[in-house]
Amino acid sequence: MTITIRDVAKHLNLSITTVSRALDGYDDVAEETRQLVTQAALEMGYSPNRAARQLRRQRTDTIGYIIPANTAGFSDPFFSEFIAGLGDEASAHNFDLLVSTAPPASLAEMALYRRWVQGGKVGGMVVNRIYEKDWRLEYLAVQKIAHVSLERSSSQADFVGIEADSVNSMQDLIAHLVVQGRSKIAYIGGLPDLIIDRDRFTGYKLGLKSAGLPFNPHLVAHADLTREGGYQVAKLLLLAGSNQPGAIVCINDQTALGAMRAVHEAGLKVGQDIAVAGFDGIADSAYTQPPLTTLQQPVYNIARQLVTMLLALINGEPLLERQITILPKLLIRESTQG
Amino acid sequence: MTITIRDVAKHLNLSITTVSRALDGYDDVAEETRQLVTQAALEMGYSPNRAARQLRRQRTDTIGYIIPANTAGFSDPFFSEFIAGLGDEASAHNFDLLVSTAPPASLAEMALYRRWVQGGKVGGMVVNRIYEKDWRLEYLAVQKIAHVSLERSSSQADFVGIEADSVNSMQDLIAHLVVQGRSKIAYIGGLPDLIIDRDRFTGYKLGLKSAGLPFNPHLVAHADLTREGGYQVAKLLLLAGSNQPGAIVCINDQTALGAMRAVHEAGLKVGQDIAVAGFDGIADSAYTQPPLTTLQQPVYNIARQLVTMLLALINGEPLLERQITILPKLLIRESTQG
DNA sequence: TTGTAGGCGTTATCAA
DNA sequence: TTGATAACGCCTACAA
Repeated sequence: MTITIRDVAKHLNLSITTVSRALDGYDDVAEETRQLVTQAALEMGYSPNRAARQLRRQRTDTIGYIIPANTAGFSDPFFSEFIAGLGDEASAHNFDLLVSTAPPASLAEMALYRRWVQGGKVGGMVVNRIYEKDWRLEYLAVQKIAHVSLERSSSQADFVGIEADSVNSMQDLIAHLVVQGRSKIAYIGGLPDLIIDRDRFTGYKLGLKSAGLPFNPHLVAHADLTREGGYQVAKLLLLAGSNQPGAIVCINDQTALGAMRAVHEAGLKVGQDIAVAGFDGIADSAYTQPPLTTLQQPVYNIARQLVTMLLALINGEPLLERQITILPKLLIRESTQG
Repeated sequence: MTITIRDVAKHLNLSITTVSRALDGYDDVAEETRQLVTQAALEMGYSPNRAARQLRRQRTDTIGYIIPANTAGFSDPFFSEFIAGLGDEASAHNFDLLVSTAPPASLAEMALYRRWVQGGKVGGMVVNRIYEKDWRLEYLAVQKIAHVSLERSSSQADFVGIEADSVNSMQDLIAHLVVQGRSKIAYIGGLPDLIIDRDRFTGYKLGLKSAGLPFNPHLVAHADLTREGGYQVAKLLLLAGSNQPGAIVCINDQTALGAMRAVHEAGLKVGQDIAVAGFDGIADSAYTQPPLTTLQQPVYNIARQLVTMLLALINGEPLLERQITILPKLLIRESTQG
C-alpha cells in the first residue's frame, strides 16, 4: 500500500475531498474534473484502501462462507460449484468472498465466526448443511448480522434463503424405482439431525408408503455424506444376505458414488443387479460408469441466488422473495435402469 | 460492529491501551489485569475490528486466490482440494482466505487483482495454472507483493513456490504404457502456453523417444482441462480409423474422465481396448469405473505448503526452501491394464 | 505497570 | 463546485 488518495490529490492540485467524490461518482463534481481525476487515478495505479474505506463507512464489501468439512483434505464437487456461484455473484456486485473450512460445531468454526462477524470482517454470511438445532443460525440471529441459508432449520424464526423440496422429489425417485420393479429399497443418509437427512429420509418413507412397500429399518444406514462413507456403509448393506437391497438411495451423490463402488466390488452390476441413486446432480454424476440417476439441484445458480438475497439484505433493499423453494429434478440415468 | 475496545476499557475502568496490550499478549501487563481483560472481552463478545487493526498496522491478515475458471459454473475437484488446503493452513495461522473466480487474463481478473492488491485487501497471493508468459506474475512482481506459485514460469526471476516434475513423471507413465504393450499413444493437453502443458507434453515426447516410438502429431490434441473438453477431443481421436490410438494420456484427470466417457460411448472398453491415464490424482480418480491410472500430486498438502511459504514471505521470515520440487507418483489402476 | 495522544486512509459534514 | 476537517477503531511511541 503505497499510493494513496493524497498522492492523487497532490498530483492534480486538488483536495482529497474532490478526488474522493470524483471517483465515487458524486454528481457535484465538474465533469472535466472527474475526467482528470479518473485518468490520473488509473495512471498512478490508485485504488482506495479497503480497510480505511471500511472503517470510515462502517460497512464492508465482503461476505463469508465456511465450508462444513468434517475431515481435512476433503473434496466434494458440490462445494466447488457452490463456491464458484458465490464468488461469481459476489464479484458481479464488487463484493468479495471470504472462504474457510471448519468441522461443524467445532471450536475452530466458532473462532472463525467470532473473528469474521464480531471483527466486522464480513457483512454477511452464507450457511448450508443446516442442522435441526444449529448454533450458527442462533449466533447469527443474536449478532443481528445478515445471513442466508440453503435449507431451513425449524428454529429459524426469520428464514431468508432457499430450500429444496427434498420430501416430494425423493418420492418421485422412489416411485421411479418401484416402476423399475425394485422393492427392497435401502436408504443411506447422514447425521439424522441434518435437515437434508430429515427431509430426504421422510420422502423416502413416504415414497415407500405410497407404493405400499413396508418400511424396513435394516435397510436404513447412516454415513457422513462422503464417498468413503457411502462405500463403507454400502458394503455392510450388501452383506445382508437374503435381505440384500435391490436398490440404494443415497442422501447425496458423493455417497452414491461410494455405494456404486461397493456394488461393483461385490461383483454386482449397478443398474441391473442393484439400482443406485444420488441427490444433488453434481457434474460428476453424468460421467460415472454407469451414469448416475440423481435428483438435480442447480447448485451453481442456487449459490448465485443466495448471494443476491444476501446482498439485498445487507444493503437494506427490499427482497422480492425471502424464501425460495426449489424442486429438484429427477434425472433418470442408467444406474437405475437395467 | 457495535462493541469496541473502548467499551471494554470503560467497563473495566482501564485505558484502551492496557486492554489492547493485554489481549495482544504483551508482557508488560500485570497477570491479574490480563485475566480480567481477557475474561471481560470474552463475556462482552469483543473482537478487534479488523479494518481498524489493518489500517493501523499497515498489514492485513488476508491472502487471496483467484480460481482460473474459463467457464461460469465450472467444477473441478482439483480446486476444492486446493482451496481446502489453502484455507486450512491460512486458518491455522489466523489468516483468512479471499477467493474468487475469473477467466485467465480477462478484464475481470485484472480488476480483481487491482482491487485486492492495490487496495491492500490482501497481503499476498497464491497463483497457479501458470502460463509461459503470465501477466499475473509480472504484475505481482511490479507491485512488490508477496506471492507464491504452483508451477514456474521461465519469466519468474525470483520464483518462490512449488513445481511438479511433470517431465520425468510423465516419462514413467509412458514407460508403463509401453510395458503394457501400447504403442499408438495419444496425448490430450491444454493450451500450449500453459506450463503444465509444456512440461507434460515434453515428458510425453521424451517417453516415446526412450521407447523408440515415433512421434505422431495426429495423436496430439488440445482441450481445455475440463471433462467436457476431454470428451469432445477424445471423440475426434477415436474417429481416426486405422490411426486410432491404443492409449490416451491426458494433461489432467478431468480431461481423462471425459476421454473415458468417449471411449465408453464408442463401444470400447477402457483398460482393454484403450488405455486412459490422467494427471493430478484427484480423489475421484479412485472411484471411476474402471479406476483411473494417474500421476498423483498431493494437492491438499501442496496448497498448505504454499501458504506456509507465502506467510513466511509476508512476515519476512527466512524461508528454508524457496523452491520445492515434487515428483508425482504413478498410481497404476485398471484404466491402463487389460 | 498503566495512561495519553497521534495517526493509519477514507468518507462525510459543513463551510467557502 | 471545491476545500478544510473530524471521525471511524485500533495500535504504539512516549510519558507518567
